[in-house]
Amino acid sequence: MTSTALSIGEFSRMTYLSVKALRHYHDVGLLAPAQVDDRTGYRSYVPEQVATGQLIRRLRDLDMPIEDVRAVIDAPDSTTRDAVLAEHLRRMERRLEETRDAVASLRALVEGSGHTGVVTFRSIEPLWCAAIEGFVSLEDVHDWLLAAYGELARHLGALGLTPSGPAGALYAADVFEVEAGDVVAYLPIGAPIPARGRVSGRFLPAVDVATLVHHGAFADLDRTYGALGVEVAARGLAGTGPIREHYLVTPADTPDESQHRTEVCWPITHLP
Amino acid sequence: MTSTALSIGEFSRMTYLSVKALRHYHDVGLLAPAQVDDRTGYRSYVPEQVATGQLIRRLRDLDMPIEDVRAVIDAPDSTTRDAVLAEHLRRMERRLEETRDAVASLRALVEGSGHTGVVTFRSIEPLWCAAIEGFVSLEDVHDWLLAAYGELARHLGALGLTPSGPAGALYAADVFEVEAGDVVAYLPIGAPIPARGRVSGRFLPAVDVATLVHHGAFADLDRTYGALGVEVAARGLAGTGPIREHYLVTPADTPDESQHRTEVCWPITHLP
DNA sequence: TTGCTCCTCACGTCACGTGAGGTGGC
DNA sequence: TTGCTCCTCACGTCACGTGAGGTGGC
Repeated sequence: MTSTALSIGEFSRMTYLSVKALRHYHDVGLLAPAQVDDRTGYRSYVPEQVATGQLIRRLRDLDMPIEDVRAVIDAPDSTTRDAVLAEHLRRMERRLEETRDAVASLRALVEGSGHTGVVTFRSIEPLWCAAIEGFVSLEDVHDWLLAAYGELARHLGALGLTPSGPAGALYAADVFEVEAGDVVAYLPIGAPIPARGRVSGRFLPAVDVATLVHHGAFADLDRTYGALGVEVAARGLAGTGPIREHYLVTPADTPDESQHRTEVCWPITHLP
Repeated sequence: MTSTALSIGEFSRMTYLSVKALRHYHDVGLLAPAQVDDRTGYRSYVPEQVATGQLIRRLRDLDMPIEDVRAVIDAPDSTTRDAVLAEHLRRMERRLEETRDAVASLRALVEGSGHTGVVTFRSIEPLWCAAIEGFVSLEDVHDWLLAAYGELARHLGALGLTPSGPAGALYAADVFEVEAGDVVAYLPIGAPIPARGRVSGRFLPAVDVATLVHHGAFADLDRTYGALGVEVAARGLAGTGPIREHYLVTPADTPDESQHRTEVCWPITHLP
């Protein structure tokens, strides 16, 4: 006994997938009709495919990329499938949180709230540190730093060392200009240390910088960058090299974002 | 005194907008540099543009379309601007809710929960109704129906009439196949009524249908469509004409989705 | 001089949608 | 025969990203 043939139109109504979408899914091999007429090219589907179509619609409604949908559909067992689904749901939760942050950041901007401190010009002393370097996208940089500082702290712990100052990071201009670039996460220490894994000892030479302390969430850091950059440009001091950040008060210290402090250091050619 | 000129790279770092994005915003006239060098083509921005750039970034982070961003930027006063912003935030809230529904619907599908009733074949008696017809996208159909039933109820109220049965709607196949098409929302009444505004009296002729009552949220209606359509196709009864829904228990009756009941009526050529 | 920043095209991406122009079966 | 369903291209959409190939100023 063969299954009932369903035309593309019928199948569309049963799955709420548009006919255009169904043809596209056929093209990319996500959901091929059970049969295609040699002569007319008419597609036909079978009832067993309806549930798959309904699953695809739900996943696409949640903006899951087609390749990920394919992974769910082709999962060899329900454990694998559920893992892929759970991973996507986690990503959605994360994006939800980011959206909430973005709304808060927007509100703060249009309300004109936010702290504007005073720009200071100073030399940063040379220092030895334990560092991890990587090519990171602006989008991922927060997670990347969290992982990096964890690794650095464990490494120093194993060596019986304690950081001699706040955590810092260097950002190549490309991190902002093309939204991906070299980032160095570091914890300052007094002297060279042996490399291990991603962690290496690193010497940061002295630099002259303009600095401004950012008060509040990381999502609003651009405002401090703006104020600082404008001041530096207005004085004709714009230097080259990475931007440095010092993490003075972080989410690890307090969940109250208004208390967070990040010192932004913008390279300058010389002290004014 | 003229403002400090900022290179595209500097401006990028101060706004967290990529250089490519800034060139794109110039192309589409969303954020033109204060000056462009005739000879070299170099763009230069001024400090006064930094806050605008930061606003644009926040709005784009929230997936606001560029045309809407333009409306915010070009708003003549803060009241207008805040209205556009508030409207976008409302849309975001709605999408959040939809996402939650989609997740629930996905969970229900993979867990295989859901009610499967028994398909019934019957004739729907001809009836007179008060109706509103429109060309509606699948995405908007829920809101459209809510507004339509409100209008219909007010109209009947003004005439001193009471519906003689549950609310219903007709859906052209295109609503599913191209995600937009003719929809008719109606409230049955005993006799013709005069038209007024969008509301008109309408006669629905008798039709033979296969019906299945959907239990639960509208987001899961496709599952009932699937079960019903398969049954109809398997019996070779597929007819033409719009699909009809009868809203037996709705969110207006109870917030408990599991109690909602929607009768789906699939047109057939004849009773089996 | 080298390296750095900036420039303009042309084309790619993603997941379809839009339309033109045409066929097959009742 | 008409209308309906279905078909295949080719191109468009949206907001940029990806290169290629090249210029200008220190």
